[in-house]
Amino acid sequence: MSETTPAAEAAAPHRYTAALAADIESRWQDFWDANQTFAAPNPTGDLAGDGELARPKKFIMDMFPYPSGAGLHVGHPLGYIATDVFARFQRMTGHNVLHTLGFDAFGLPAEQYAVQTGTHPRVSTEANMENMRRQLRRLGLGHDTRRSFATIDPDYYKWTQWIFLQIFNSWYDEQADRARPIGELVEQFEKGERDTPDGRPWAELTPVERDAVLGEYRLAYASESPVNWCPGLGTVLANEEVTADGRSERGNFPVFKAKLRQWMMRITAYADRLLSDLDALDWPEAIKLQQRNWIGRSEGAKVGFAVEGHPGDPITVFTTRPDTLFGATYMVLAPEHPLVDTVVPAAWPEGTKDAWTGGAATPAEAVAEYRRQAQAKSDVERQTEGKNKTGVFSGAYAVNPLTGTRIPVFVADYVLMGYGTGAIMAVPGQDERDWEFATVFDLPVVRTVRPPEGWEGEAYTGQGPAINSANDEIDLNGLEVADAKRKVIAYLEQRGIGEGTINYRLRDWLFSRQRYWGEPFPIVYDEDGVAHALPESMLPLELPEVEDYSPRTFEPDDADTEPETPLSRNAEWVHVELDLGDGRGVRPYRRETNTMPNWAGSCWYELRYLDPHNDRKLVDPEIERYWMGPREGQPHGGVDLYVGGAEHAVLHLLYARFWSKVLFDLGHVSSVEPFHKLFNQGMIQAYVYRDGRGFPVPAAEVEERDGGYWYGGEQVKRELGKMGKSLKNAVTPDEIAAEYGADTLRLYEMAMGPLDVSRPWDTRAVVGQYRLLQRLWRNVVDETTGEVTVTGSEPDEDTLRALHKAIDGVRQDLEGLRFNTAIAKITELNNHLTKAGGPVPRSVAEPLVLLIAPLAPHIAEELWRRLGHDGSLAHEDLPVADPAYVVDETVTCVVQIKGKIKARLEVPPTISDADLEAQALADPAVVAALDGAGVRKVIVRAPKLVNIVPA
RNA sequence: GCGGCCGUUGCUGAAUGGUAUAAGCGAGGGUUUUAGGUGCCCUUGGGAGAAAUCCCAUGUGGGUUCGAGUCCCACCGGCCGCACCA
Repeated sequence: MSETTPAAEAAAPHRYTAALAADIESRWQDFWDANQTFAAPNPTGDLAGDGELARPKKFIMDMFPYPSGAGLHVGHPLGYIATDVFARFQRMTGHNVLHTLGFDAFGLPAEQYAVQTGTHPRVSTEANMENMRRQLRRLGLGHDTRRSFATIDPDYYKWTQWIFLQIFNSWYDEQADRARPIGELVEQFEKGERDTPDGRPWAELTPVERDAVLGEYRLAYASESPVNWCPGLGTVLANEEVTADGRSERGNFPVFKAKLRQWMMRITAYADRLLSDLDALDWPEAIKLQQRNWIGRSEGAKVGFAVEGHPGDPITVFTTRPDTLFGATYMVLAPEHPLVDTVVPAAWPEGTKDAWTGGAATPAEAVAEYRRQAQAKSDVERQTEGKNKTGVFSGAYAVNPLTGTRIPVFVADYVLMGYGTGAIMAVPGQDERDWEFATVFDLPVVRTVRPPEGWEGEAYTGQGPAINSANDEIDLNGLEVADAKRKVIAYLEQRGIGEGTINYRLRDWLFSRQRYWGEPFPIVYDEDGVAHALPESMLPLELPEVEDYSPRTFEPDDADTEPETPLSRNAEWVHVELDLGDGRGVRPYRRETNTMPNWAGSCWYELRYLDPHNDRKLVDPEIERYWMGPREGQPHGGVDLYVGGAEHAVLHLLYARFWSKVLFDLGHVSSVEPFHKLFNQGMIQAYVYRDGRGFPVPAAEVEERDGGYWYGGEQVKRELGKMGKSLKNAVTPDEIAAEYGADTLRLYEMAMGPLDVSRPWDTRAVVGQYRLLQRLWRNVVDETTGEVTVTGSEPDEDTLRALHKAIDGVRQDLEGLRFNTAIAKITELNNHLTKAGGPVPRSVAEPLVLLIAPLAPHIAEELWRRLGHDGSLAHEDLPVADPAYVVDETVTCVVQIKGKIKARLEVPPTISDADLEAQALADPAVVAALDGAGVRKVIVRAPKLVNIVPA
């Protein structure tokens, strides 16, 4: 497209062409490298600068990329270009800017590739990183390369393991509302300040017993609990990695509930702080909302229901509607609830309905059969069977504590063991699910909230006065829901039946995976099976070389299987003799063979950017305070700008926040939150063209004509989708850079629209930004001679105003990440200069070059150099607008009558309201339009608008 | 089902409650060129008119306001998140 023929070259040998752009770009990229232009000095340590750090800091980050083997398409660098533009802008407005990029390099794809090809994951991963570095370098990103690293570097994962041990060796002190070292808890047990579970003195507990007690407190703990087991992947998954329809997010395999011993992180201890600290963060509301929903705080009450014949074993339920307690007509236990075994009687009680028994001879058989069915169902099946309520009567009766009524206890899988207490009181009158269940099993309904007049629905979940809610001691009737809740909770607490409480949807984070390509746990087990932390001196614990990288996988549908880790097959590595330095001497140990999940490495990488070579400390406290510490407007501290996709709304962002808080509690960092300002960039979409069979055809070869799209003589259908190789519509940054240069690509991506909105890629439109750069070039350099054409003359008034308006607008737009409108304003200024013709005054050309520098840095550097400056403009000051020229000499004032424009006046911008009103009323067009009607009111917004309201 | 976001031109998109449609693409015309392409210049929401100018238009229908693309309500369409969470 942009190829120049010999003739054109002869006519304009110094035109800005793709070839010239390529030359300029590679020269400046080399210059920046050689001069370490983007090295950001630290206050101390090996990256400290020469002098004091006088400039304010900006820490700008992109979300950690995974080095994919497929290479980048033009959608990938969108965020990297945006942060680079912003970082360059900040650098030119007096900031010490830290911006770099590392790699989140552990992960499933490299491992799967290794399984297929036998290539070590490190080899393929490093090759991929090399390729990605090359692609990104071509874009001219101004990164501090000294600070780059990958999570697979042992130097890095040493500290990932170290943080794990910090978490393992701490507990959450509810009183102090913070994490504390586990040693302080042991001390409390030793001194008798805290009772052991069975009341025996600490000294009398065996090591195994002590380990079990501490396991209940540790923030990282191994537990035998229901987890998401995915046989198809051969690994267990975190709740966040399982989709709503019960399949693995990666690979889309069925996921089953299985009880397995796994490492967990007690993130639930931080639920409240993760929720409340969101308020002071500068994040998109949508993301805050997603986190709030995921944490799922709900206020309610715990209420104990006595079970007939089992005075010592009340069923405790959690309810958000304690006001409806009078309407609880039955109860439900989750199939996994431990009390199910306890309460089931030997025989069906008198009067048991046939429908309740599931056709079994005894309650025990009925419950066993129901549990078997529930367990064999994958979550998919539970979902697809939808809202059809199933369940079985347990044979037991409980007593409603307010009405004294006997109510049957059911077992049903619509109650989940993982939420609340795993047991509910069922109030069909006020809960749709309970209503459905009550209908299926023919259970009574008592309404305790009066539905509105004419209510024809079933369960009524809205507001209204309480009814049917009184006994000898308490009367809720007539109270609105909130008042009734308060009153009943007070009563329950006073009677010792229940208490007000807060519940969270958030569960503890499943932290182990049965994979090879991840961080090994720095944990060994002794002969009693007690877990011990490796001492810091033994870190990093490096991944051993293995023959076989894959975990054992199974038939995806075979729930009755158990994980087998790749590391467990490596006996020499697993079984070791070590002196842990705990005074017990050299002993045999067995290593933990799980590895950490992919999220571990990205939970703290922002800290490593600060002090990337530190091998003595996680991060130097002075350096951490300088870049991350709390300050005016950022009460929790954190990164100044964090840009990435919205898909990490809960997973990565929640985990990273959690680790930050633990590290803060333990005194390792001064920031409570990792990311102060979060910005989600939109996706670059692309058209997908499909033939008659629905298969994608190469998008680049589709022709548009007669209002349709054609590929090889066949009409094809167009739809908007993702960009990717499989859809045959990928466009790479390499090909666009080759065609037009990297500066054009950068400008185009930034000009396409607002950064946070998704929009389709249109290769045809790229040329618009190329033309902008060509005109810019031509405004400074003569295309024929290559001479710089700027003059020393003074610009005219119009040009000065155009310049200063552009400066003013561009500064504001860049500050607000509105790159598209910043480019539009630069384009307007440049078009103004082009249209004016003739040589451009130096006093206009130089600020223009500086203005575009953050967006198109290579051409700006080159023009700056040709304009006679030494070195790079990366640290020059961005021009500041002169307010005198930001306003026009005269402005057009519109005169409206009832909001309709009737006249326009040219007035000075400083005109007073009174003068403007007088002029407007005197205008002939206005007089004519008023046609003698009186004036009721005049609204004057000098100098732009007058609105007259006739009588 | 619940919650959130968004509907402006042929397309991507501008517009602190105050002149709707900036900038780019595409399209049409002109110019340079032997020619194509590139570059440069002009036009480009709809309707009426010779023109000045006027009328209509921001998914649909209401409302608030001197004035609404912008705020409120309902509906239609699209995107995203959650989903038996007691």
